[in-house]
Amino acid sequence: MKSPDKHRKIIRAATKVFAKKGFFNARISDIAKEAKVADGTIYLYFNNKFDILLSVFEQEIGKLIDQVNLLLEKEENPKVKLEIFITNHLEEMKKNRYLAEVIHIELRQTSKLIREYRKNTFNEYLAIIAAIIEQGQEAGVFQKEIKADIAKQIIFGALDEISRCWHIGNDCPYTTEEVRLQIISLFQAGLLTPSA
Amino acid sequence: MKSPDKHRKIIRAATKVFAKKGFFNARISDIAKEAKVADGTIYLYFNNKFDILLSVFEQEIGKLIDQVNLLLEKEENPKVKLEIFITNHLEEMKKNRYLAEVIHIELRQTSKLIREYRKNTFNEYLAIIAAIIEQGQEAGVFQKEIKADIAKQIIFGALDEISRCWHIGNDCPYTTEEVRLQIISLFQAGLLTPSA
Amino acid sequence: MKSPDKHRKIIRAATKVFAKKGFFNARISDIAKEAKVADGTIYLYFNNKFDILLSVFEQEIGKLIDQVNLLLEKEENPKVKLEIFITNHLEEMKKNRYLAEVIHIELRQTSKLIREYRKNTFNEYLAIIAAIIEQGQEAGVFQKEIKADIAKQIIFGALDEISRCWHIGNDCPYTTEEVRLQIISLFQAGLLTPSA
Amino acid sequence: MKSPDKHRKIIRAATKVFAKKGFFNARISDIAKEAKVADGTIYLYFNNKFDILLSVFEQEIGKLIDQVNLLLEKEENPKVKLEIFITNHLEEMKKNRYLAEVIHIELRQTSKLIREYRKNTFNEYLAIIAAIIEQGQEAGVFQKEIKADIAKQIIFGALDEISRCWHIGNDCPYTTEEVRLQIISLFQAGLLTPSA
DNA sequence: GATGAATGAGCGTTCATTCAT
DNA sequence: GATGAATGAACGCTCATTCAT
Repeated sequence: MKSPDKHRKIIRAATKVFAKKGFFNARISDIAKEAKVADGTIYLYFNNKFDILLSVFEQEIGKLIDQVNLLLEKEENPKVKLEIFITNHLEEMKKNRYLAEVIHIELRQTSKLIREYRKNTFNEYLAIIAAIIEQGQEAGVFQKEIKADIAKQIIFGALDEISRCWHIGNDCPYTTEEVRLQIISLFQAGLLTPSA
Repeated sequence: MKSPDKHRKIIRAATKVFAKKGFFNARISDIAKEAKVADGTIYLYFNNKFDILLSVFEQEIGKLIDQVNLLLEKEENPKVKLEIFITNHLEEMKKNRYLAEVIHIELRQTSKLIREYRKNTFNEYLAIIAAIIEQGQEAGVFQKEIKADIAKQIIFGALDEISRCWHIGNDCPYTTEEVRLQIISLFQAGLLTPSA
Repeated sequence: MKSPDKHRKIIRAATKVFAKKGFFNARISDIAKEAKVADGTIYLYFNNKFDILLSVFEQEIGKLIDQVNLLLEKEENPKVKLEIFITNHLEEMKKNRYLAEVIHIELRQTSKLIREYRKNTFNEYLAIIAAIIEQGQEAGVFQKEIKADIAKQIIFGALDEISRCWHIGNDCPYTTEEVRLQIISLFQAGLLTPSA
Repeated sequence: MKSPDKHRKIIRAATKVFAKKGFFNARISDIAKEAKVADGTIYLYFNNKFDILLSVFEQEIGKLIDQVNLLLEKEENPKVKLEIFITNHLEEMKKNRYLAEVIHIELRQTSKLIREYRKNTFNEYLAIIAAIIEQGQEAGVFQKEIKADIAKQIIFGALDEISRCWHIGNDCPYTTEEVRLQIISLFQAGLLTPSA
């Protein structure tokens, strides 16, 4: 039977290679070499190159979901929960350069397949934000006019742009902490001064 | 003399083809056919495929910059200016599907060249947001703690995620107006209820 | 493991195709078809088209060197040795039409790469002539005023022009034997009549 | 009417470009630029790229023929005439690098057209050598056993190899004078010592 | 006659995928 | 199951040649 170990090895290798070169510039043989298997072996575990990309997402974003859910389940306060989500996402992106790049680059490769895929695992991740917001609205701490489904996109977009900026080069010399405070400040208190 | 008209025709064709297929899946001959010129003609106007991509950006984002600057120059109030920027960006993205997709997809093709390029015209566009925020801070309407350079990324990321969502499919059934209000509300007033 | 057999098949096919069409007019797919392999297979064995040309030389001229050395080692008399070299070269060129054409045509494709290459295997072949001459000079049978390094070029040039003439068409209706005698006569006894 | 001046300018430019890059690597636009005419203009004077090559030969070798005939007509002694031919060829090749390279490289581009062409002007040049030898045989200074048609090839081949060697690089540090003496010595007196 | 922009056929090379071992 | 040599379709780009001006 196909070894789950080898499956994992290939996923890990692919994550690294896709992050380094982007999906289109990555070669199956790059992944095979990184995973220390033969090119042909990859096709015992995946249908095609694109299928590897999907699996990388499934795997990596699944891990993100589990991780943040674990952190959130101990907390009740929606305001704090949102902070936890934001902080965790930023920290993970800062730490896991590969995942970050895969999200930035590959999430945008317009493709029917990706589009359909996004309705699955990735949207589950975004749904966490929406759930927090809805809970906050029910608790009366978040404004009721905010639509959770729009807000989740806005917040994810903001977080994602920051993490891309980090991985591009020298224009974003801000620390996680600094950015975290700015984002939380912007989204929770807004731009306007209290008197305005 | 090489006709500027043909240059424009190719740019327009490329914008369309890149938007439809993505940079890597777009074929030079697709662009040539769309522009109704011979394949070789494209190389009279551009050095290579990537150069076309850069030119599409330069051209299209340049237009965006000019347009929004025109709208902004009549206005003094920073709060309104930010609304204008946000509204204009959303409207343009909703209207100009090709530009939107090119930004979503191609801006993320990890590539030294794009990265370098982004420091030019594209960053000029983002700098408009930063300038508005700084002006607002000087005028005392925006919180002084906000760092304009971080905020510009956050705001752009939010806007861009929304426009991507629009072009992906059926998950984002919100109108421009609705989204505009949500974004302005989130960024200006924040999530928290006044009493919180 | 890449089969040495296939390597040889491609070399042989390339020799034939280069001879027939010349390097620049030869198509990779011509070689592939002649070798009965796929186009891509060629690139498992060679880096690029030019590399094939170099390998054809290395291979074919290496064989020439081995062959003539084998013939020469049984002989001591420098005068006879020179005759052996000349005779062997002429016979090989007459017999191996492909090698002859490859030498004629491709050796002259002005190119840095070929030029550098010629300092290796090909010059080894020419060095055999020089060695014979030097040995003859030491033995007192060849004139001491002759510079072996110049003479080797002169002799090779003469032989090569003859073999080219053979392969061009109908202007050179001479037999190997006839030409052999003329060349040996010219180089050994000279043009002048004894009384002159 | 087509200007003969422009025709000459293009020939001269082509000689230079072919010599520098070789026929196949030379671009029509290189020649056009060198000749300071438009690409299309070349096609008013020549049928195609290959036709330019033929014309370069016709022109350049024609000049060689005229020049050497001029030198020869003042001389009667066949031995001296052969020396004059050899010396003139070597000097011209040393001086006119472009012509030399065109002969080396382009004369060998196997091609029906070139082959046919060689029966014309180029063979006229070689025929001069044959004529000298025949005249020498009649005068009793050259050996009667030598076949002039073979000898002309041998002598040209030797001269041509020397000139190629000069233009290749650093392996041929011999002066025209040195080489001239060696060639004349080899062809006139032979290799063998008088006692041998 | 002169121009040079336009053409488009053509080729070297790549690489996802297959399959014999 | 694992391998990696073999495949061949596909594409970016070049450049000799044409032709409208």
